[in-house]
Amino acid sequence: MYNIEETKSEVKLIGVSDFEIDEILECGQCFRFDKLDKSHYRIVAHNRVLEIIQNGKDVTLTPCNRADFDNIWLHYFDLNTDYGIIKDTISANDILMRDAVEFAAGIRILNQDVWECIISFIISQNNNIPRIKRIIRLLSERYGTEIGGGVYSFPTPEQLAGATTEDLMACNTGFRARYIQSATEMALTGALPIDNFANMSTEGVREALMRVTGIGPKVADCILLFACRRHEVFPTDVWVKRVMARYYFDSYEPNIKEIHERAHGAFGKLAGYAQQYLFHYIRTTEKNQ
DNA sequence: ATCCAGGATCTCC
DNA sequence: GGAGATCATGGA
Repeated sequence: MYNIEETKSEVKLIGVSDFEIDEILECGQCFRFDKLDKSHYRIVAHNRVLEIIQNGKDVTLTPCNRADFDNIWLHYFDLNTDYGIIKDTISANDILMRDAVEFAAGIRILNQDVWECIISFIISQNNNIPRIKRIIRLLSERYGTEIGGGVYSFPTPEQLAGATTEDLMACNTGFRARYIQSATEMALTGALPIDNFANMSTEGVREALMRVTGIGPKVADCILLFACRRHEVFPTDVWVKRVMARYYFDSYEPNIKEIHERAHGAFGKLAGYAQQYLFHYIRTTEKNQ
């Protein structure tokens, strides 16, 4: 466990383990961050701007007071979870997972805002990460609230409600504009009961999410994993499909159902963590070929 | 230039 | 109900 040091405007975590800020942010689970320097990022999340600087096992959060750390960032970075045990469990008797976990041993699954995650992963479909980041920043600048230094919070459903299809297209959302409108309308009418997700079963939340036009099984699973703490779900995109087919299915193409059965058989309640190590491993090692 | 991007929907049969 | 085309946009 780490120690905490507080100053007027900073919180320092001394001796953090299983934590590499570059890997946490660049592994494809979130989109509102900017790299300022080596292991030095600016994050926008939960209506706050945070700079985070990592030096070995020491991590500085600024500006940050103890209350914000305890109430927000502790949970955002999932610091109460022991990733050493998770990595040992999922990589036992599994050569591929051992490689994936070793490749990026500092990944953590963030606990992101549900609404922002819904819109972000609607935007993510058939898109690339630099463009996803730009679209989300544009939406925030045009419809969010300034929270300091020219940085804008992610817009609430109420703030997005006034945006027409043309307005959203002007933020480069493309064919996803009407999907964003669908989610916004359902959030405002209560058809998408975000505030009640915590009391609902994983299947119940998935079904509710998939009633939104533009949310299918993969986007729903990303929201469940990255914002609803449902760490057993296994979002399966083209990369995960590829790596699972190659290593766990000998010479034939499995369908999504077979992949999920295999993942839950091998990783159980930890399937979501396994998915993130696998996704980052295959995508980064293969894309640069 | 053509393909591809953390997919989902629509349109056929 | 399942395969195939289509969807905006820009980076590679």
